[in-house]
Formats: sequence, C-alpha cells, structure tokens
Amino acid sequence: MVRVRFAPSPTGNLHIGGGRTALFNWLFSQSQKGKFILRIEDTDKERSKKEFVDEILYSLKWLGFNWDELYYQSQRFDRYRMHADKLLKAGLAYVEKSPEGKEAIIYKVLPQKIKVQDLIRGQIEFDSSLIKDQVLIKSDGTPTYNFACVVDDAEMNITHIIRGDDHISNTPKQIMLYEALGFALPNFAHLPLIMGVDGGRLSKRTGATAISDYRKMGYLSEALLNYLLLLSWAPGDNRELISVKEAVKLFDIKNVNKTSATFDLKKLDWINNQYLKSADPEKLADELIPLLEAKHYINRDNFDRPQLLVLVKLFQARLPRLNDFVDWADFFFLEEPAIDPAAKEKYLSQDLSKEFSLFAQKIDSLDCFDITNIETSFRGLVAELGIEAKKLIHPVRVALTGKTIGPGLFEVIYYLGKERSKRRLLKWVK
RNA sequence: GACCCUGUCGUCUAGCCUGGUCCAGGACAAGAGCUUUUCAAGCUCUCGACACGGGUUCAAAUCCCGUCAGGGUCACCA
Repeated sequence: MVRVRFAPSPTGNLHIGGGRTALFNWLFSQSQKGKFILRIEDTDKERSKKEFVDEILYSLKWLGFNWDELYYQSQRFDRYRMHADKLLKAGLAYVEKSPEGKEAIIYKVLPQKIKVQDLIRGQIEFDSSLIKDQVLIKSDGTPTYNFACVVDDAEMNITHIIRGDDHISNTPKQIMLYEALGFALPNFAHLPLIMGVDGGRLSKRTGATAISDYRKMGYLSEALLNYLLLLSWAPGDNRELISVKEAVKLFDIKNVNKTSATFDLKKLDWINNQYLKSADPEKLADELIPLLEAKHYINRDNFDRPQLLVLVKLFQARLPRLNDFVDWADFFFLEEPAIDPAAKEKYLSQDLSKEFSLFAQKIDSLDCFDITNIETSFRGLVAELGIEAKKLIHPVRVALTGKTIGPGLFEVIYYLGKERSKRRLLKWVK
C-alpha cells in the first residue's frame, strides 16, 4: 500500500510551492490507490501559529485534497525523545551541554558514501564526511526537522517521499538516521522548484504566493491545479487542458520534469479563462455573490438571481479572472455608470445629441423590446442617418457602460432595460 | 567557497532512456490581419530554441567528456 505525506510547517500560509508539492503527492497517492497523509510540522513553537494551520487546511480543501490521516508533530515529542534515547544507548549519538547547562542530543556522523535512488533524478551520491554531526534533540527539548521527519515517516509507514528539490541535501542526513534507527528506507522523489519571473525563488515580491490569494483574485481551483500540473509534467500529447481527474489516470512520477519552472501569470490567466468559459454559471454566481455584496451592488437576501445568471453567461467567456466580473459588469448594478475618461474622450467628445435622442425614441417605441428588434431599429437608424454602424455603436456603448469593451451592444441594451438605456442616452443630449 | 541539482523558442513544454521519421512539434505571451459591433473573447498568419566547445558515429537535441550559466543546500528554521 502506497502511503505518501504532505508535511507543511504552519509558519506561514500554504504557498504555490507547497500547493504544488501537495498536488503531486495527492496525484501519486490517487494514481496508486494509496493513502494521502497530512502532517503538520509544528515543532517550532515560536513561529508556528494556529491561524496558519487553519489557513493551510482551508487551502488544501479548496484545492480538493482530502487527507486520510492527520498528525501534529507537537503531539509526538515523546516519540522523538524515545528514539533519540535509543541512539544514545546504542552509542550512535552523544550529549552536548550548553554553557547554561542544557543538554542537546547529537548524532555522530560516520564517514561513508551514501547513494540515493531518486525516482525523478536517478542516482545521486553524497560523501558524508562533508556532513557535520546532526542535532537530534535541541537543548530546549524539541526535535530538529531532519530527526522528527525521519521518525515520523518511518512510524507512519510512508512509502514515498515526494518533496521539493531544496530537500535533496537533507536526504543523505535522513538516510543515515533511517539506518541508525533500523528503519527501512522509503522511496524518494524530488520535484523541481518553482521560480519567480525574476529567476529567483518565488516570493511576495514577484507576486502573490499564498494559494488563498489566488482564490481571492478569482482563480478557479481547477485552473490553478491544471497550471501547477503543467509546470513540471505533461501528458505527452500536446494537451494543455487536463483535469486532475484525468491526470490521476495518466500520471507517472517518472515523467515529472527535472528542470525548475518559472511561474507565469499570463498562462494561468489563459487557463483560468478556459475553465471559466465552461464553468457552471450557477457556481460562478455563488462565488460572485459575496463580492457583489461587498461592493453593495446587490443585497445577499434580496436580489434577482436569474438576472445575475444572465450577466454571468454574458461575461464568463471573456474573463481572465472571475473577480474581473465585478468591475466589468458594474454598470448593471450602479445607478449611473462610471465613465472611463479615456473612453469619454475618444467617443463622447463630439455632440451626438441628435443621434442619441433619435435612438432613444426608437427603442422607446419598440413594442417588442428584444435583442433582434433593438438591433433592427439601430441598423435602421444608422441607415437613415447615412453613417457607419460603428460610428454610433462605440459612443452608445460608452454612454451605457462607461467602457469601450464588453459584451455585444444589443445584448447590453436588452439586459439593461428600456428605461435605463434611454435615461443613460438622454444624459448626453444637450 | 564546498557539495548537490539543472540547462530545447521570452515563458511552460514534446522529443532525449531505445541516435536517423526534428533545417526540432504544441501552448502562453508578443506582432500582423480577419470578425458589415468593441474587447482582455474567437479565427488565421508571423516571429522565435536544441547554452558553448570537443569527442564517439555514416548520422547527435538525443551517447561521452569538459567549460560556462542558473538554481539549491551547507542552522539547536522547517
């Protein structure tokens, strides 16, 4: 039975790199019909925070990673102590006293060659004479990372350790401890790191790093997962859009790339748009309701849901991020549209009183106010005036929406309604 | 500095294991055009890479060596 674990430290939010590590662990466990174990590495009492634990669990749930078991290292200190004492008794470790008289337990590193068979990188060799003695239990009684990690992975029967590249140099240290403790070695697989656009480590400087921030910005979890997947793995047939569900079937850890990848928001936006296009409008509406409410565009308990669904359908094909809807569709909710100054300059700087009032009259006199009739009357008007349709379409769009971009004009007029459309047009009639 | 990992279009990648079908394919971005209505949507086209140098071979992106470059790690943080 395959057992993998994701072991975040609650000293910060779940970030992109952590999310990606969780993804590959989860993917591997699912593809092997194994177990996915979550272990909170909260041995650092100073830096570990309950709020970060909550944030990490929340983000993992949002991504859809359900765990089979959950452990906290802070509840297992007696296990680490017990194994450290064992090494002490066996003469493989020694005690060192600090000037204040506190005792730490330190593992004595013996010179040897250590070989690791990495599932992604192949064989890696280390010379342990380059590694200094390793602290197992610090003088404050807490275990060090490498020690707690080995004890836990062994006691939790972890079969495959899938983690970031930055842990490669921890691997020989951990292997020595496995052997000293008499534990069987697990398999190792080191994923390439994700870099920021500046080539360095992904950091807040190079963009948001917390998974929850991506949710806040309006990315769908399916899209983020698809993007993260593509960052170091490809199904091999030139496909870019692949769901996690499909990936589970096709995944083979041997096909994971070795090269570190740069996190590129542009492609994430594109993938997100692809998912937004085919997303269920009902679900998108549910996500949007709190955002629209925050802007006071709607009242949660009293708004026209069918109307919102219509708007979602009108916009979803062109949104890079779901949140853009709030700004792009604002003119449906606001009493007066916010006019973009550049758009006004470009399309409303000349006097269109005659054209606007004629069009207002036209739509006012429509017996059947529907998209087809609105377009027919508009086409009739520009024919009468002898002008090109686009000479009037753009100014009308700006007057009604305040923007130069958006869905088709006649749909906008229809959903805005006869009265509001008229009022917004006549506002520009002198 | 030492040790370790990695090096295909600006970015993500396919191909590399099992050399020839690759004057290197796809996607994002960018640029151009089309769309009797805009657009961040759609369609079409264009630009653009095997890090460098040696070697092996009839033949190398693919195998070997070296160089260079980028990254990671060297904590009583995880």
